[in-house]
Amino acid sequence: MPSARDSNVVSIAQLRQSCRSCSLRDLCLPLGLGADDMQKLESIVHSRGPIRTGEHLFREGDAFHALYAVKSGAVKTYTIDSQGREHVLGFHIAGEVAGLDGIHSGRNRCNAVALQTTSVCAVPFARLEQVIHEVPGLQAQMLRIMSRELSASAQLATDHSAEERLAGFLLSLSKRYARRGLPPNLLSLPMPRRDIASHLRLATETVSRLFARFQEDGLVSVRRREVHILDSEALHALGASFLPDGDGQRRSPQLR
Amino acid sequence: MPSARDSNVVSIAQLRQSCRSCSLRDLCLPLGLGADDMQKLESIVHSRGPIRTGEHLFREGDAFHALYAVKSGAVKTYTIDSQGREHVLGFHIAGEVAGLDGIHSGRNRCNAVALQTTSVCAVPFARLEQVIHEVPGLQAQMLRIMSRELSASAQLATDHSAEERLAGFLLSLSKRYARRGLPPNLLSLPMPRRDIASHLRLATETVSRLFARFQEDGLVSVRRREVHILDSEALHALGASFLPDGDGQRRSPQLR
DNA sequence: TCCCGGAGTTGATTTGGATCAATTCTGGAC
DNA sequence: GTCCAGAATTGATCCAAATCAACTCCGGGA
Repeated sequence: MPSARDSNVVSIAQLRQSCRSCSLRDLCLPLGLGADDMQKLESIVHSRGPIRTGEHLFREGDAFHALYAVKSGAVKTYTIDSQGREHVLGFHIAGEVAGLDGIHSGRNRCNAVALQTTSVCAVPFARLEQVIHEVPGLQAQMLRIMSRELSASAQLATDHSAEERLAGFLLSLSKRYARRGLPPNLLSLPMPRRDIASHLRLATETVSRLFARFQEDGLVSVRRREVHILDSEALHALGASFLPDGDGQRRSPQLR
Repeated sequence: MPSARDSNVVSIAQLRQSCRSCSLRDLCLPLGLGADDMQKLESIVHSRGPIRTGEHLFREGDAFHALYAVKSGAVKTYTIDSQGREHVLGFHIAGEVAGLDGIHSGRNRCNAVALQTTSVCAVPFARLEQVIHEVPGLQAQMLRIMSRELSASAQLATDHSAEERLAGFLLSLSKRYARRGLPPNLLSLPMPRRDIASHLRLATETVSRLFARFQEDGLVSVRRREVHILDSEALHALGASFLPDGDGQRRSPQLR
């Protein structure tokens, strides 16, 4: 049976583009690598795009063979449970890597679909493992990336109110936008309400109502998928308990 | 201020025990290593125990410097949020590794405390990184372990009913007990109800009521922290949607 | 231009699980 | 053994968020 995976396999490697010239090199796998190490990495990476809205990068249960670094656009990962319900696991924007959870079982543990026109770097894992072995900086970066994902995911698994979750979500997105040089107060959400809701374990209506309330309270101004953060201070007050403490720096150098 | 960490630093390396003779070598970091590679690993690992109930392995915000592989006993990891509420992130039994989420920030992202008398292997991370570089099998195993944690954590972050969550939790524990050779139908829970509840984002009372209901329905027999699984089939029917599909094998080889 | 269908909002109602409130166990400490 | 404090259970009540139900708002296609 020709699975959805074919489109991946075939169109990979159409335009090979250098990691060196990639605007994301400071966010992505090559972070901190020297020129020669970077060359080893880029020799295995396949640039792939554009992927249109709704197209899948991979599907749950597929044999795992590559990681995907998002270069532009946005990707959503999700699972379908035994009752047929969709659960959104996360969103990946430029500079972020999807597919890490497939490593241990050799099969993808979730589906990944483009939320908008997207381009990615496909990194064949078997070859990545070889290169990692030759490039200690890359090994460290892989562990860091996985550890960061782990922190984020653990945080998401905690128990918080709807309000805390949405506030935290907006702040987390804001920070990630800022990391790649976008204005942190002007979020252009790539996903519909339904996906935000599923990700935060809320109903679509609840998300909608919270946006309305945040707007009333002057925290944000929302028009469709354009969100202006007006009072990030106040948003922090709501979302702080849900937001992991970004880079491990304490905000106030806590005594005792 | 003499931090709680001192006890770690001082008492590490009191009895150095070989990975080779460790009954957990097939579950733990050395999985699949040859004798010489294993020797490199065991040269950096420090056995440490016994750690008494309530003693901490590490604390949130501490400088991250080691991973901890549990040899016996059980460990709980948790965070305290800005409102002072505790959130249980997970439980680690023999053969499982705690502390992975501290890698990326260089600080521990959670607290780890012994739920019963426990012994662990402390693995200094800086040295582990060197050894990983020399031992490709260890590199692969590290990535697998982190990927597995990631899957588990993502699963936990999904939206399911209280019933599904508790059923899934029991089955997951059962499977982990089985992995280390314990009878999968006779669970001796190392943690109080309160911790199960926090981990599953439920109230203690809800967990208690669910145990009562599962018992009424003949799924389990519960006495305090002893849980007999009587009908794992039925438990699966409840918890399947919450339970990640263990090793990536599909139960029924799904057509199309 | 006018549909049309999905996305989003808003209101009414319901409910799963939390919270509040007593008890009842039970494993140590003495 | 007796006591006691924490753990667990059980019952009554409450509430945050889900669900149900219209309705509005677009954006894109003919």
